[in-house]
Amino acid sequence: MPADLRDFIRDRIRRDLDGGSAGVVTRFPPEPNGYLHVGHSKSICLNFGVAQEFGGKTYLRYDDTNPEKESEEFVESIQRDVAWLGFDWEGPTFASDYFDELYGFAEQLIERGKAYVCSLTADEIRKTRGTLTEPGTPSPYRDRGIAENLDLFRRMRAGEFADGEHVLRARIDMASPNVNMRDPVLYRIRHATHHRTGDDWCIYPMYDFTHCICDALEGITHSLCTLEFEDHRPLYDWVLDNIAVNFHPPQIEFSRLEVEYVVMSKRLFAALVDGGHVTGWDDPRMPTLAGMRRRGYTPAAIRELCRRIGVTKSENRIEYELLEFCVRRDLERAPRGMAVLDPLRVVLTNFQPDAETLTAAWHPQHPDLGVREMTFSEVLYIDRDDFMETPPPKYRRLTPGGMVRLRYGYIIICDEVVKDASGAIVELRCRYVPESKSGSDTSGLKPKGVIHWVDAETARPASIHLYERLFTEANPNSANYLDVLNPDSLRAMEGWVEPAVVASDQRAFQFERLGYFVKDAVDYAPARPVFNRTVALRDSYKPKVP
RNA sequence: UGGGGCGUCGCCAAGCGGUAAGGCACCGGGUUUUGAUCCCGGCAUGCGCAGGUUCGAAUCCUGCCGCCCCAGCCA
Repeated sequence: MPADLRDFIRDRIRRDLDGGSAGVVTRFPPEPNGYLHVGHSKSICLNFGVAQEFGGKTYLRYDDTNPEKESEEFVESIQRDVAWLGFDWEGPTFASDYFDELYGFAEQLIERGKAYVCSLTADEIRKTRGTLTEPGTPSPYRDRGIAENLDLFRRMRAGEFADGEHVLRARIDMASPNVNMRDPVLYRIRHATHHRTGDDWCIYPMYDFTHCICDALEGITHSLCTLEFEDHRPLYDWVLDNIAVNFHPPQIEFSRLEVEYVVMSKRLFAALVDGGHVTGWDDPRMPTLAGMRRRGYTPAAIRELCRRIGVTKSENRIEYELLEFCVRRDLERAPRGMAVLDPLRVVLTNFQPDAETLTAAWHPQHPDLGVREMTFSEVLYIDRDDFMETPPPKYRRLTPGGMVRLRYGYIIICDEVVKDASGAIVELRCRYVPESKSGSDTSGLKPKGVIHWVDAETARPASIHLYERLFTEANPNSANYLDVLNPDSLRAMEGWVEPAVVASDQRAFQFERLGYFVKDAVDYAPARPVFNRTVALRDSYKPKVP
């Protein structure tokens, strides 16, 4: 029972319930015109969250009133993503399910003298709307008779007119200081095929007319939306006040979730994909839920993020570190494994002929996860940056003549550095201490460092993708995004992974000292392992830069 | 400069007239065969600014200042 959440919306709902309201019904209303992104998760967690907490229900409702931008592909991806986040919905329903009712209410508005068919062009409507400081001027069609309006509107529906010839407008106030109230368009003609209703309609209702009515029809008790719709609330209320509907939900606005180094615009997503800067909507660098899923971010981590950021009306931009904290926190319980990204050969000069099998727990704090076995033999790989010929102070890894523990294995001492003609290090010749075996160490040696390794004999080659933020700027936008693209957002390594990880049916692992990794959902195959680094480990090692 | 919102620690965010919660980040320290996890401790005489009311103000009043949103036949 996560009844510990408190914010102005939950407070309001609590008050409504105490005041005798029957229950809680919310809705998550995406337009199926793109993939869901982290920003949406705030709305999802809020809408589904409050319903769960107060014993209500939440509709997944598609706001599909603009056929030219919408498609079945997106309705499917949205359901996949909401389900992945861990929520069950009522429905799904579609605004297009209500096209008949919507049309009826539109005629009702006409009959009541509250709406009229306007035959101005889009351009003329714009020009007569006035400006932010000057009132608009009434359309010459504003006072058309009811019968004529009804006739025209029916003929609009019947397909007698071309796109743009007429629109249905609300008759409110051309001098309103709120430009949204200056006779907003309610219906426009669009001879387009709708992904669900096909060619049944050639007129489509606008958001402002549709949303409030769908909310009312579905009995939404709290219509939660983002801040930019605050100015639309008077129109939301006007529509419901002027039609014969007996339910009037309150619209309550909260601020969007923004994240540093992340763009949330579908337009920009498309530009990134089309420009070849990422591989697709589900590229692990994308802030889409599909991308984050492939990256290895977990639903619990995203829910945790939404819980921690709260719900207010202040605009905010969360630091990426908070998201990463949530991801690490959830992944901490992942089984451990070892992988080497950039191999450096280590030859054990005193190794006995037969390989030895070592046993290691899958998790140091969770013995219930069991153990796995790994071989230890004459030739090993360690990561290149775990060896330095001239180490900085406080370096706790391998150095010439130095000693280090191989995690779960033995202590080794580096006797010789082998270089090629160009002076590059190609191999380390080391000696291991037979009595230093992990768990039964009688050597008395106390090496300062512990490093990871794999057995060259049995390790599996693997592609390992390391990711960094897509942008080098905390606030990328449509104007500068190309200039601030991070050229190193993806580093593809050809490394080695211990075989038990590949054999395991688990997908997410912590490769010790490197971070959390996940088997790529698309490209991974046991014969050709591909891992994505979800997030690196927290690292408090700060070498003094020379 | 019309209308609608928002301003509490680097980033979020409690607080609703009684003398600044918490989280992330950061900085110290402890445990540790992951420089991880975990554990301890530190981190706003100050709440956009200026006045005022009050015994007492982040909370009330007045006036400023700053930021965001709105002029789609998009949502």
